[in-house]
Amino acid sequence: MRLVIARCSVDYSGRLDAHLPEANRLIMVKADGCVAIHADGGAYKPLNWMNAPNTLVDNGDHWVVTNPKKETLTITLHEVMSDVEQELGDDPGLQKDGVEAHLQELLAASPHAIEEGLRLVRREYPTAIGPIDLVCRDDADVVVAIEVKRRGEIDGVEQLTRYIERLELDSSLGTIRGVFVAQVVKPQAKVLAESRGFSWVEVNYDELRGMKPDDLRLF
Amino acid sequence: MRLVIARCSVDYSGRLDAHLPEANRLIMVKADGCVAIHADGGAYKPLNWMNAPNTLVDNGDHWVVTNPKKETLTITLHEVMSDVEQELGDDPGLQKDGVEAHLQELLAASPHAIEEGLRLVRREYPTAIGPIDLVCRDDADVVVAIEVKRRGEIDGVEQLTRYIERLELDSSLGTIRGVFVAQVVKPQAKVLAESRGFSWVEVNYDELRGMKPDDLRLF
DNA sequence: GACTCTATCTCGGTA
DNA sequence: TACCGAGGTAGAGTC
Repeated sequence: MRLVIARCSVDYSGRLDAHLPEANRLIMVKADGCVAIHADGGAYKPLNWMNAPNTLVDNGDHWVVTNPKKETLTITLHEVMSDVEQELGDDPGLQKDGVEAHLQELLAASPHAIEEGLRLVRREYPTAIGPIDLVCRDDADVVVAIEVKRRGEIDGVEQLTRYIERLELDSSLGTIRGVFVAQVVKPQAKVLAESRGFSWVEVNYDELRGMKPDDLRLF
Repeated sequence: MRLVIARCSVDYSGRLDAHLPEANRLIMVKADGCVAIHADGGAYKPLNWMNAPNTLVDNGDHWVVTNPKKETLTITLHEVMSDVEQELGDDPGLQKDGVEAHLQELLAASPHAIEEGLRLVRREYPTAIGPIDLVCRDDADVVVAIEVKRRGEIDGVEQLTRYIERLELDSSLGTIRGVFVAQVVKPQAKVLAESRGFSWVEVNYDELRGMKPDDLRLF
């Protein structure tokens, strides 16, 4: 990783055009070639950047970074205050716990946590407008489409609505119920779900994680 | 801005839990207090971060960063290779051209680029659930609600659907047509738009920019 | 403060 | 590769 602190101005031309007037900034060049221009504030997002893969041409007082889509980032260096390079090596990467995928896995293994009597038909059930998180049947054999979210907001209810519209085009499935599942369902999402005729369920991630899968609880 | 290069491990606990095993990384602390942990690759996004406002407690071999929501970022320093501080000062900020707002402006000036015969009624037409990008009338005087996006995806079609539901509550407007406009409309968005009875149009930003406004082309 | 919407979104998965 | 959905989305603007 190369870290240059310099008074510089920057121009980006690509998906849009953007210009940074002259000021003091950090220029970060990573081992994979990606370049980021940071100010001393404004959260973690750089002011300007160019992701790898790209080619950096160093003309001394100005650098030109170009990627395969012909987007360009031009950095004009007016005064370099510092320029250091340090090898960091590979990173083992981030381990995450508690994202939607985990919630979906746990619910697929324990659909009874959503509603007594549910049996899983399929995870990621495919439709023309995207996969449905979970499709189950209840104890009356009615098809139940389930949308899983970490945080239950209005757009999740919209998603469920679209899926059920789609499923209803397939008349062989009969009546279809919709259930909206999240760790927390926001008030607006509850209202919308109910007005669309869906039920909603709040589940606890930590409890789910401690729960035995359904197939171990059948006797 | 403080730049620390160190062998470190990191834990985040908040909206989810995440752990970074021991490795060499850059720790960036900006003047506004935000902290970002960067590996030597992987675009501009840090592996882990904590935005301002927060409090950083430096216990020597480990730092604990806490924000008002009680999320915590714990950085354990195993070996510090470098630790430098540099004042950068305020940044004048980024100037952009070519974002959705510009596309909307151009289309407001040249609605015929969307459809022959369209006349603008209002830009940012207000409704209770947010402003409609463009409201026009066609040559049969039918109201046309238009949602403009740089990239046309499913969310934009949902937005247009909500707006038209709203407009239909106002019976004085008569029938309302919906048009979804973007530089590129994605396949799923086309399917959804059509199934909702909307048309979709792809427009070229550079062509639009070169186009004379409608009021100069009326004769 | 809550809500809405944009983004050079980024990133990962998948066909 | 393109498409699609999740995100600790972040960030800006409005009410």
